[in-house]
Amino acid sequence: MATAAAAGSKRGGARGRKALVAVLDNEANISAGKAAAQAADLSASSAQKKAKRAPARTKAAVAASAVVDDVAELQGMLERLRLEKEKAEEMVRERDEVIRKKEEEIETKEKEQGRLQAELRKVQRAKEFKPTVSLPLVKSLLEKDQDADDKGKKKKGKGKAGPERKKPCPAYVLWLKDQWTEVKEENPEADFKEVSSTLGTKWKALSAEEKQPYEERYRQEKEAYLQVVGQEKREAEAMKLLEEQQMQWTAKELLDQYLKFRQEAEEEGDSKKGKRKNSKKDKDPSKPKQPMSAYFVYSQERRAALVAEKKNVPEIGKITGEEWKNMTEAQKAPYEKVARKQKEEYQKQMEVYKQKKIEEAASLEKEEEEHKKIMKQEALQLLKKKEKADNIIKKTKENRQKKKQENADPNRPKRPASSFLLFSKEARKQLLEERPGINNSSLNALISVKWKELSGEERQAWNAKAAPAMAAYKKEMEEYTKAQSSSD
DNA sequence: TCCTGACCGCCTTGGAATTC
DNA sequence: GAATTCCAAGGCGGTCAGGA
Repeated sequence: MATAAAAGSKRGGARGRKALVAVLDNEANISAGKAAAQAADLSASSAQKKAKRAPARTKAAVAASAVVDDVAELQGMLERLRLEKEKAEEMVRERDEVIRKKEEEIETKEKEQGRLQAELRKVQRAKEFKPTVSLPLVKSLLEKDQDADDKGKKKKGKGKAGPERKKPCPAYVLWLKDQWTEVKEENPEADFKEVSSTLGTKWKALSAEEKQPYEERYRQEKEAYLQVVGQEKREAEAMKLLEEQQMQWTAKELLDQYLKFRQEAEEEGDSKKGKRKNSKKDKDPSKPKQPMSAYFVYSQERRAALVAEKKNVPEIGKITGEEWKNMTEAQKAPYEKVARKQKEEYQKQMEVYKQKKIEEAASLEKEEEEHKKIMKQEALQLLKKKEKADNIIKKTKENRQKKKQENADPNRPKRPASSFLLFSKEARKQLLEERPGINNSSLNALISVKWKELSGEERQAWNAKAAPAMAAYKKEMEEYTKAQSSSD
């Protein structure tokens, strides 16, 4: 009885409580009934006994005495019953309290479960974050170029700069090429070492005038080469600049997307809504569908009849699977023929599809190439702008420096450290002890954070520390200005 | 609370596609 | 090349979210 009441849910608990009260009331009533019956029995027997004990007394006196005794006994009985009832009521109250506590416990647990489920949904959603931001085009192009260069290096060995970039041949090599065949024709038996040695001696013996055309050719080749390399270097620099710009944009976009995603996930988690969209892989709609197997052809044919027999999908699957297993090769043959035909058709369609894909890829590559050219152009323009801006900044700095040097006066009072600088000095010392090896920019950032975290009173204290020096500086400056104006 | 729409599971075999 | 995974068909019923 008590177990059933405690184990129930809210409704169950209430039902249990009612049942418990009813049972206890019933028990109390039974006890009261029993007591009354016992009282009646007792009163009857005692009257009989008393009648036997007092034969000398008058009948009236005996009766009166018996009634008094009965009343006293009944009162005692009633008192006991009252106490029992109170006890029973107390038990009911205790049970009620236990039930109430259990109900509260269940409610708390349900709330906690709900909260955990919402958390779980949020975490699951966070796993699904798929940014749509693609790698900056410039970067991907640079990486492709890098790959191509690496492949080129692998194929052609170390030191080769690339397929189209050939280092200029020195004058001697140019001359050597001219002379090699000649020497070889003169000495067909001579091996590589011998020919080289002969030509080396000959080269040393050549006059400056004889070497001059080769030197000139080398100079021209070298110039052209340096021009190409310089242009490539410049383009690379420009592309890097553009890449940095694009990377910044991408990072920002990515952050925006992630924040938006997080917000949506939080909202969904809170409102118990989880999207299941896009769970399937993105399929190419133009891709031909896979052909049906022989079994599928059969299954499809059988379906109509089985559906008419009111069979559901899983049942149909089981039945057709079983039937297929028991069929002979001859029985399967027509379905296999259909499947073969479908497969052939599929293969034909796939051929067309694959060809289409190849063409698309080629077209994409062409497009990419054009885009690359545009990018290069844009990058160069960007580089020009940057150089212009850098030049302006450089000149401004130089001018300022020049002016400063011109105006520099050793007698001018030096501005004292501000409250922040005083704080910074101390904080720096402390932070360096706490985090040895920390870089300066991080350190400065930390100092700034610490400064901002200071309370009004703390900041006041630092201001007070800086104040005397600042007052002195102001005074000195006033005097200095006066002196300056009088000298002018 | 009801309605609607989207999505998924059910179940099978065998071949294609992909991964290791 | 072996192992694994995915996909093809059918339609009903269940679940869930969002809106009225």
